[in-house]
This record gives sequence, structure tokens and C-alpha cells, in this order.
Amino acid sequence: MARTTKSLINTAELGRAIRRRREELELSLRDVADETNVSASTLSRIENGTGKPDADNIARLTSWLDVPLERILNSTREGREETKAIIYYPHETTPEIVEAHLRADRNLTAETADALSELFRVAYSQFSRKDQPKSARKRR
Amino acid sequence: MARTTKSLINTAELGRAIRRRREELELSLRDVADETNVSASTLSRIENGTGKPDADNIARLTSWLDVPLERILNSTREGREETKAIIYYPHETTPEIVEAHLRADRNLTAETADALSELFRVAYSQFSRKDQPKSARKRR
DNA sequence: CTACCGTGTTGCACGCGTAAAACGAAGTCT
DNA sequence: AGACTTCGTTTTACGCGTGCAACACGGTAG
Repeated sequence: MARTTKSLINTAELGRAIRRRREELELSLRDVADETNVSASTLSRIENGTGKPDADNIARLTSWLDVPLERILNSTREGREETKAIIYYPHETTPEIVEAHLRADRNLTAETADALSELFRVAYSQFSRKDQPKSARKRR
Repeated sequence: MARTTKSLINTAELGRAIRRRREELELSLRDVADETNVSASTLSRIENGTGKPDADNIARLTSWLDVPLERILNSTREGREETKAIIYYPHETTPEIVEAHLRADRNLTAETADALSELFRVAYSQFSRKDQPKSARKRR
């Protein structure tokens, strides 16, 4: 079972988040490095998902992101139940999120990511148009 | 600047909490070790405040304690309650991420979310199959 | 007393994350 | 043309956290 020693830290997503945010703010690695006291080299590796950052660096970066640390854990709580993956996002800008994910997916080429993004965007807009006849109804 | 280099991790506090809890439950180090997948030796060192545990072990133990990770950190930023957007997921299973996103999207009906999920999944599998040849981390 | 547990601790080799520095690519300037 | 920056990445050397296994202590039998 859990003997697999699977990591509870979601380094991949943390890295993506950092990069996304950093590029959003148009900062260089060294800029962020200065702000966070995380070296640029380490930052680079984290953004690229290489290796696992240590606790201090994770803390510094989540702090910089203004993100609760819990969010980067696959908090299994009582172990058992497979990490039921929780998603946290500000708004529900789904197509954009999907696109960001695709772009960050290292298993895909840039072309594929773009193609999928476009495909999804079109499909989404069509569907959601049908779903939203009127006011934004609270679905739940 | 690296003026402080102070650790954000309050290891002492974590260690005390673990020990207190463990003794409360009258468990041995090895018991907890089995439950948390943290070796007994490391556990001992953590409880005694020797060294700084790595991120995974901190995560495992705070999870076991059912204690918010923030407690363990000397969070630099004052409590910004609101969360900035980030997505965290166990693995990089993109189609699953998309699906989770869709399900969480309050602008979509359940049917739509499912339909989009399926659509995306199919498209993704086809594309990624073609991409698979070799890891191409060329993104720019 | 000796043998056997179970406890917490620690010596040790290994692996790995780190920061600084070196690197190569791409501008930008004179 | 070159010299200088700035960028992200990679190399390098080093420190240290880790698990395993052995340890010392304390009980409890046999």
C-alpha cells in the first residue's frame, strides 16, 4: 500500500504555479530569487519540476504566491482514500486553465497543446452557451 | 536579501506536537512510523528537534497530526486569507485535471461537464499518443 | 543470571537538494 | 564587428536529512 512512499508534495504543480505567476508579473528568475531568498538555480529546477524542493523553499514560494501551504500537499488526511485531488483556482476561467495546463504538460509538444487548447475552447464556448441561458445560476 | 536566511520551519514546535500527541495515544515511535511512513529514526530526531525534516516528512506528520501546516511555519506574509489561484494535483494527469476543473465549474451543468470531459479525454489521448515518441521538453 | 522483547537513540553510507558559479543563447549598445 | 547585459539552465562542490541497522536501556519472563 502506501509503502510506495509516494510524495505528498505536489512539486509539479507548484512549479507550474510559480512560473505562471512569475511570467504574469514579467519577472526574471533572479528577480523572484531576490524576493524570496530562493536561489535562481533552485527556482529554475522547481519551475521545471526537477527534484523536490525542501520545506523552507516551499514555504518561501507559497508565501510569495500568497497560497496556503496546504494547497501544495496531497493531504490525504487519514491516509486511506486516494488523494482525491482538490483543485483550487480563483475564478472559474476554465478554458484558460485548461490551456495553462496543456502548455505546462511536458508530455505534449507546443503544437499539440495549442491544438487541444483551441479544440477545448471552442467546445467549451458552445456548451456553456447552452448552459447559460440566463443569469449565472448557481450550480452545485 | 539573504540577510536572514532564517528558516521558515518551526521544527521545535512540530517535534513537540508530535511527541505530545504520540504519548497521548500511547504509541511507540515505530507505530507512528508505520502509520506515517516516516522512519522511526527520523521521527526520533524530529521529536527531539534535531535537524530539519524535509518537506515530505513534514507533510506526512502534519497530516497525521491533523494540524494546519501553517502552524508549523513562521509565515512571513501576514494572513492573507483569500487564496490566490493555484491548482495542485497529485500527478500530471492532464485529462483528469481538466475533468476536475469542469466538475468544479459552476457555470456548467453536470451533463456539460461530463460531455466536455469525455471529449477532451478522447482528444487528449489521440494527440498525446502521437506526441509520445520521445520527451520533448521544448517549450518556449 | 540469561534470554527475549520493546523502547528510543545514534553511527553510518547514500542520495539529493542547495547556492554559487560557469555556461550558452539572445538582445542591445557603441 | 565586438563588448556588455540579461536571461534560463546546468555544472560543481558541499552540506545534511534519510533509512537501515546496530545500539543501550528497561522490563519480564523462564
